[in-house]
Amino acid sequence: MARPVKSRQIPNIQEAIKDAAWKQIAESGAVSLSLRGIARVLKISAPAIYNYFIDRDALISALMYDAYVSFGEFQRAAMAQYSDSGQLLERLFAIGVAYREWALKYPNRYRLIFGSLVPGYRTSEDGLLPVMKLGISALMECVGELHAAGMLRSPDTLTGMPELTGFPGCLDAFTGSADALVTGISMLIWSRVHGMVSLELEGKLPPYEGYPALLYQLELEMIMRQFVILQPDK
Amino acid sequence: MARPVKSRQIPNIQEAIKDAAWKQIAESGAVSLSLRGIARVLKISAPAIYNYFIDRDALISALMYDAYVSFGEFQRAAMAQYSDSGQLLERLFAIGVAYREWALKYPNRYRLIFGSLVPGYRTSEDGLLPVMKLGISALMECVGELHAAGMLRSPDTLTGMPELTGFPGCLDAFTGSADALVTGISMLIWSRVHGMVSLELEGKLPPYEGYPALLYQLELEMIMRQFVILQPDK
DNA sequence: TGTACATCAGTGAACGCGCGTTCACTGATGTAC
DNA sequence: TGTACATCAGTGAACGCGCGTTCACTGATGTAC
Repeated sequence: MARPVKSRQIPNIQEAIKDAAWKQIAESGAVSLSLRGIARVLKISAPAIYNYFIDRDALISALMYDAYVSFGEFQRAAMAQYSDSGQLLERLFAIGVAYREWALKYPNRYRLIFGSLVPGYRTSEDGLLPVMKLGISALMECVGELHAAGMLRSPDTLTGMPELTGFPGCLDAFTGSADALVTGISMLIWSRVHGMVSLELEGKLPPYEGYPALLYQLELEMIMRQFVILQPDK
Repeated sequence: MARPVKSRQIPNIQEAIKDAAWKQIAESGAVSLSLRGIARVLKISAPAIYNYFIDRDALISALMYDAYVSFGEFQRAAMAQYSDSGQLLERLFAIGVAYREWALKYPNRYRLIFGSLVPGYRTSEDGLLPVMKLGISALMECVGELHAAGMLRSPDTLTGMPELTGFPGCLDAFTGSADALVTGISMLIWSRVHGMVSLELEGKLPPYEGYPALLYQLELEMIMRQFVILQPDK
C-alpha cells in the first residue's frame, strides 16, 4: 500500500534531476556539478532539489550508483551471450569488447566511477559496494571459470614468480570470493583494458579513424594469448 | 645583457606561485586551482599574480610544461643508465620502472598531464608539444632500437593482424619520426603501464602493502616477454 | 456532499562564501644627466 | 654628488558572477469525518 503520490509539475523529477546532472557533467566535469545549474535547466528553484537529494554529495552518490549499475548490467549482458561452459574464451573476449563499448557510450559514467575522485566529494562508499562488485566481478568470474577448467596460464609459468599465488589471503576479503591467483590475473587484465580505454577517452591516442579500435582489438587478443591456454585439439 | 632586476619582496615569485599552485592541486585538484588562494598563501594581493602569468590558464599551462619536463628528464635519466647498445632490454625495463616511480613521486603532475583534461582549461597546445614529445619519445626510441636490432616481436607473428604495420603513414606526423610498427607497440606498452599506474594512483588496486608494486613488476615482465625476442645464446 | 485539516512539493529571499579579472593608484627602486 | 625622471611590482577597491544551503512561507492536493 504505497502512499498515493501527489501530482507534480514534472513527472519523475528525481530522474529529471539526474539527467540534467549528467548533461552538466558532460559539459564541464563532475567537479563543477551545480545544483543551481540543474534547477535552472529544469525551471525549478534550487531548494526544490533538496526534496529529492539531501545534498550535492547525495546526488553524486546516486549518479555513481546508477553508473555502476549500468556498467554491471552491460558486463552481465555481454557475459550472457556465451553462457555455455564450452565458450569460456568467447565470453572473456565478449566482456572485453563490452568494456570499451560501454566506456565509449557513456564516457562520463566511466570517468565518474573509474577516473579520479571528484574533488570535494566525500561519502561512505558502503552503499556503493554491492553495485561496484556486480560489474567488476564479471571479469573475475570469467577468469575463475577458466581457472577451474584448467585453461588459465598461471604467472608461474610465465615469469617464474611464485609470489602472486602465495599472496596473503586477505585478498579474499577485498574481492569477496576469488582466490589470489584469479584476483591477480583479473587485476592485470582490468589494468590493460582500463589503460587503453582511458587513453582513448582522453584523446591521447593517435587520432586516426579506427586506430584506437584496432589497438584495443590487438590488446584483447594479446591478453587471451598471454593468460589463456588455448584448447588443444586432440 | 639581461636587464637588471628590481629587488622583490619574494625572490623567484614565479616559482613560488607555481609551488603554491601545486600544493593547492594536491589538496583539491587542478580544477579548483585558485589565484586568490595562491595569493593568500604567498601573502600577496591576487592581482599581483598577473605580473607573472597573464591569466589562470597561463599558470596551468606553465604547470603542465614543468610537469612534462620533469617527466621527460626522469625518463631520459633512466634511459641513460643503460646507454650501451647491448643493454636494450635493461633500458626498456628501466624506463618502465621509472615511469611508475615518477608517477608515485609526483601524482599530481601525473594526473595533470596524463589524466582527464582540466575542465574549463583551454589553450593552444603548441607550446607544449616539444616537451610532450621529450618524455613519450623515450619509450619510442627504446622500441625503435629494439626493432632495429631485430629484437622486436611484430604483432604479425603474435596475432596474424597485418593492419598495424600497414597503417597509413600519417602516424609519422603524430609521432614525429617512428614508423607505424614502432608507434603501435609503443602505444600498447604505454597503455599497459598507464593502466596499472593510474589504477594505483586512484587507489583502485587492492590496498595491501607491496601488492601494486608486485603487479607492476609482473606486468613489466609480461611486456618484455610479449614484445621482445630474447637474445638467443648461440 | 461539504468542510476542516494535514501533507508536503515547491518558492523567494537571504546568508556567507568564493572566484577571475579590471582599474587607477602608489611608492620603492634604478637610471640619466 | 644631486636631482629629475622612468619603471614596474604590488595594492585595494570594485565589478559581476556563481555557488550550497537555510529558512519561513504558500498553496494545491488528498484525506477524514
